[in-house]
Amino acid sequence: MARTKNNAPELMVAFDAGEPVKPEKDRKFVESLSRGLDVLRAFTQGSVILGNQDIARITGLPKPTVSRMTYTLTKLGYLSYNTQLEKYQLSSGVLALGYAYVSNLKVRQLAKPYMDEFARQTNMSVGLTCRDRLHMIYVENRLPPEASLLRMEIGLKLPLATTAAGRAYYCAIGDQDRALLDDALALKYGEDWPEKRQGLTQAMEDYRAHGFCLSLGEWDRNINSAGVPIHLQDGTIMALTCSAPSYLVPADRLRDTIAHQLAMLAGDIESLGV
Amino acid sequence: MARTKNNAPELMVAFDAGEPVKPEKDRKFVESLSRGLDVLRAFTQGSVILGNQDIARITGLPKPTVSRMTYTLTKLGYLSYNTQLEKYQLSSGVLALGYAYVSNLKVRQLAKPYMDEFARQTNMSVGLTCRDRLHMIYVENRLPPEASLLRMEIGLKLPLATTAAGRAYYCAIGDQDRALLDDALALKYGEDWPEKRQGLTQAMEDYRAHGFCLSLGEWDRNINSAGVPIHLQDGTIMALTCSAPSYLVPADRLRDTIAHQLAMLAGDIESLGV
DNA sequence: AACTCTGTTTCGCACAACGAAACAGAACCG
DNA sequence: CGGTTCTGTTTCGTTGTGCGAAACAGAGTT
Repeated sequence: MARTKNNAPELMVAFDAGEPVKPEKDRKFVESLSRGLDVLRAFTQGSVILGNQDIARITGLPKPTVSRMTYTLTKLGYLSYNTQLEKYQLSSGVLALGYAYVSNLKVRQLAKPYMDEFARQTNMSVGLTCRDRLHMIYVENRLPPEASLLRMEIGLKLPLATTAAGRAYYCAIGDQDRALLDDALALKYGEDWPEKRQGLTQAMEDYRAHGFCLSLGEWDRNINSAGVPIHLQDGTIMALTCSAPSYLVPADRLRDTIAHQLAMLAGDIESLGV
Repeated sequence: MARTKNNAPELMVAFDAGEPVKPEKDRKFVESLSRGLDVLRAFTQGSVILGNQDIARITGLPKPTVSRMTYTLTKLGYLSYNTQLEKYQLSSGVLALGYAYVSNLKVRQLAKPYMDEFARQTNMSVGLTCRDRLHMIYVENRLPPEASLLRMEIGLKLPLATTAAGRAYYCAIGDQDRALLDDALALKYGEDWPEKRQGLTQAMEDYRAHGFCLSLGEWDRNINSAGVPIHLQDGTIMALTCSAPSYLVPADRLRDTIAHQLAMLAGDIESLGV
């Protein structure tokens, strides 16, 4: 086995701050692949059905390029064409890929029973999330027996700055990565950044002092949640969270007892060796 | 709005019979995008973690090309690099795409309560599937109250020829599409094709006579299931199925009463206007 | 009939992607 | 230790693919 200068890109810097990334001069980077995937990702930014024009506007790609990409993606089964509306939408090809990812996450399988037990004991829903660019994505979510209103499905995206999941992740990454993340978030939030940063700074303090982060009504006014990072053996950092409506789990109870239990749980899961 | 000769590829002919598709000469087809996606799909064929060499072998692409593709995909967050094993695996980027697809399927949302009710009444698990190349993929699955052993997750792939889902789909498509599908299946199964075709022929007869298809222990020895197609308004064809261990739901009860109810359910769902 | 909105197609060029071959390390091995 | 065999990376000259401005083509709209 060899690795002279390590082909794998040193750090994942592809934060999407709205506009697509423009790597300037990299012989190894395959531009048209990147563009094609940008076309697919255009469908995750809200709209479910897009014409070539829409895609061109969202991605910033020229029209003929979009035309070729949608043609190719349709032929491969990643997009489908709606002849009535004359627009495209995602097709089943992307689902196969997404499933291949989650179904092979060992941590997900192993953590599931622990998460169930925790959900049962605390009556909160327990989620496991990973980062994708500037979001946290659920890879698992277990509900308490009396199924709460919170039905977070696998794949759902949460913002990074205002949720317990995002904050736990933010606290756990290296200083260098965090600086990059700060830049990307600042770009995304513009003049709202100072406010968001305040929440993240608070999270860092919480995390250093107690080992967990909180989001008390800061993402959804009625939801309190706590989050802790989980370090996988391959270096991946995920976040374990528990959430409930604030009238069921008030802030002080979350802070004083439950969040600490969550941190213990994270430790247990890590020590399973995933 | 314009469509002179219809840019959208006439028919989705991208059946993967093992080896990647080789379109010969199509100015609109972006080869490198197709190749990059082939690299991603390599991870859905069993292995969860692959080196460049493995990918080259699976996809048939030359080594330097694979190197560039993995480099690009890693940089974009669709693959992650495991430094210990010096191999790649899928990353969270693909999950965001897959979720965008399922979460926007109206039929899924609308059918869910009906499927729950059917599961409760019949004590079978009820699935909604769509086709991806030579497989059917779950886009929704609802279990009966006393959660059976069958836990089919969204995204899971079923073979097309031996399952009730696949057969229902097979019966519902046009003759021309079916002929193409036959060719692809023949290529996939080789000398086993006559046997598989027998099952599909039987399904066609069942479907014409009764409006449903069956798979009685033909996919999993211990599982009986029935399937019916669902036609969406945009022309998409999906399949609705119900399944249970054969000792709980014997073949005759499935054939004589439940399958017919399933066909009725499919009609109800179609008439919701999805 | 002129205008606008779509999306497709053309076509010549540039340069991005290609891939054979060379290189580079690691592990193993007698 | 030199040789062998894995791995994956890099080089580099060539080619042909992907590019995109501009032209074209329909369908509504006024």
